[in-house]
Amino acid sequence: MTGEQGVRAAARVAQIEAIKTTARELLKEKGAAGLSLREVAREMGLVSSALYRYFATRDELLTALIFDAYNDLGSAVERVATSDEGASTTLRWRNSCQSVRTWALAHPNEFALLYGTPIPGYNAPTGTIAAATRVAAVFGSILNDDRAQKAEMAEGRGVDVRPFLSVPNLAIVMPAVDPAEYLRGIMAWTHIFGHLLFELFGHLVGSVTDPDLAYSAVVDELAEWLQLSE
Amino acid sequence: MTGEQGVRAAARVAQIEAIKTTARELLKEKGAAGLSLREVAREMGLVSSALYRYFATRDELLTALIFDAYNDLGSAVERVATSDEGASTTLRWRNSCQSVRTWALAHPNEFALLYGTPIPGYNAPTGTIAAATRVAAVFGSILNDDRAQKAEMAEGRGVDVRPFLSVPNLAIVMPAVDPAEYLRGIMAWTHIFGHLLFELFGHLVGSVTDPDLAYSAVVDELAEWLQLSE
DNA sequence: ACAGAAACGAGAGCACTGCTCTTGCAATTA
DNA sequence: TAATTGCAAGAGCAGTGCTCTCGTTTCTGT
Repeated sequence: MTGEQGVRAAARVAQIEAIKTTARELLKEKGAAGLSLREVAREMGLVSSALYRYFATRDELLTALIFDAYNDLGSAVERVATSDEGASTTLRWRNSCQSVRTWALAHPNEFALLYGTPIPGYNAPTGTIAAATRVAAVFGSILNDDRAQKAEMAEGRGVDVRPFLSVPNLAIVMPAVDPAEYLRGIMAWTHIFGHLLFELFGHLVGSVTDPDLAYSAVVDELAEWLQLSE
Repeated sequence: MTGEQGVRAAARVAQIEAIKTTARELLKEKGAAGLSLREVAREMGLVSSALYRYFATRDELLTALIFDAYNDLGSAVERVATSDEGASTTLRWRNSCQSVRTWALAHPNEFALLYGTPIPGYNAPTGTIAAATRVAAVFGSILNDDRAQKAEMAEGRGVDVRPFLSVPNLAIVMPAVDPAEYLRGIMAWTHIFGHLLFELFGHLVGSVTDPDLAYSAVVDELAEWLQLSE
């Protein structure tokens, strides 16, 4: 039987990990477009065909990197969001937003891989979808905690979002939030990522002189707009 | 001398236009990553090396497409923004935002080329920068017109943006706007594009059921947030 | 313990890519 | 008319993703 799962099985997962690691290095240097299977193999002292024992195609390797990146970013944000569990929701919002940007600046090519132009003909496998949700869930839970702490529901300005938002899905993450506020929650989320995409892709160059301060100001503005508790 | 600029010169610009046109078709089908010089040549009944008489490199062809796309989008938005010159700023905002989305949905791959992951090692030539500014200028001018119509300046909530925004640049587009409001202007702009990127790249799938209605709701919410005149 | 099966890496090869260089022909210029 | 320039074709180079075959090593069932 397979008590230790065999030498070979262990070597296999190690090899997969090694491939992903060197692929990540190449990705960090040259971006997703410049990532070449042959170069990964060369870097590892292997011949290119050997990699196909572990990843059936280049896209499959990229998918694995996407999956890991989503989880890496997700756990980073979850960590800061839960570390100051007792703090005000404004502070938790600020810290979470900063951690997303910190990660994005530290891994720009991976961030672009996650949120930039999708590779053509790529369909996210279901596992990836779950991983991708983690960050959004953190943002949702912050808003949820804020509203849960408040006696009366903050009455979301009367927008009926049922015609265009997936209320059941959103209710799972934000049960204490008035559905009328779901729109603002989504907007805050898309704003953060849109801003980071614009910053990383160079579209803010002409108008923003200090990206750090600008981002903090944006985050604060959004916190106020969401009426989070100080 | 060159009264008609010669038959050859005319043929040259026609050929350049033909190359860009067939490249745009390929781009529409396969995206920027899948655009191949050889396929463009094949499609035109040419041999690949012939294209290098007109574009020194693949990136140069892509740059030309980027330039044209910026101008195409820019003039589309300018058209609707100036067509209802007398209307309320809220209406002009709505129409302008809708025209951006309409263009993006009609040219998703070109939109991704403009605002998605940049091609690695790509540096926008100065001509492109000017073209890229056109859309942002429209948004700025709407906010500017709104504030210009109002007697008292709307007093931008006291945020000093001078440490992180390029006030001189922004003052050119929005001379009637209190600098303290520049931040909100930029945020509205990044929000629109961030939302469209998320929509096009599939990140809204789980939470948005009707993208058209959702976008309209977002646009309305932003108009209210900007306190545009009805 | 041993035979059969499965996994592995190497190597050759295919079709494709961007790009370069040379060669003959056509259009332009002096 | 003679020389120059612009053009398309073709061959070729280095690189890519991917497939297939072939010995070798490891695992598996009996």
